[in-house]
Amino acid sequence: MMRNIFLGFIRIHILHHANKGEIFGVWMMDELRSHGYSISTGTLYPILHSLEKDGYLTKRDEVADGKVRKYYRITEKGITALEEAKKKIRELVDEIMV
Amino acid sequence: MMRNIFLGFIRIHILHHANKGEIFGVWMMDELRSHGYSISTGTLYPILHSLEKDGYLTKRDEVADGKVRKYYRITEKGITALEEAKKKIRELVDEIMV
DNA sequence: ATCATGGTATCGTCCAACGATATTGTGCGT
DNA sequence: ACGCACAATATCGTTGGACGATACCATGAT
Repeated sequence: MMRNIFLGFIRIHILHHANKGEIFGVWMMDELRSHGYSISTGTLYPILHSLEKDGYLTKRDEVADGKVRKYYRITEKGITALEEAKKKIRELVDEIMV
Repeated sequence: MMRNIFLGFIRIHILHHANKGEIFGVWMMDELRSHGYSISTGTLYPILHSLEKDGYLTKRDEVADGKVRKYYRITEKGITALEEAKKKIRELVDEIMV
């Protein structure tokens, strides 16, 4: 249930961080965990894949420290979606945070 | 995708309104629609059922205006969940709304 | 050339979302 | 008293996402 609610938050976090800079899977997992969102790779990677497939993120391979990493950054479409999400959050806050 | 993000918001809305007073299906649908969330009965009712089944809401039948309505209100468990969600929203806002 | 490591990918299962359609209970008109 | 129309709730079949667990891959070190 809580998970159900937080999955949206997780996607927003991802878009937000991919907007501020490049991200990759494991880093994002740690970041999310530090915010109290426990998520497994079996959940995160499919989310990244679908975000890329749908055009919200772009991927770039890089060998860093002897490991192949897939770096993601946001696209224009992703930015639009993020803005829309923020707008909805503002509305939500205005309504329920009284 | 957007839908995926907003489903959590919808659950929060439901808990919030069920906290302020009694709600029922169709009214909740209109309320959500007025906030820009389009949702069908095939989505809403199962959500209400599962929220009740899991103890976040309680149900009460009432005949109003010749129609049988199922009124829902929040439970203690639901209030706790709502508070937790609000806390997470605050954290999210603090992080991404800069 | 083997191994450990950091990182990514996917498999099987289970549950949720969805639009569409069916079902229910009630009051009203006749 | 009967059937009909209506508001509201419920459910069906399909499709898609979440999850933990497990497998996979590329590289550098020894």
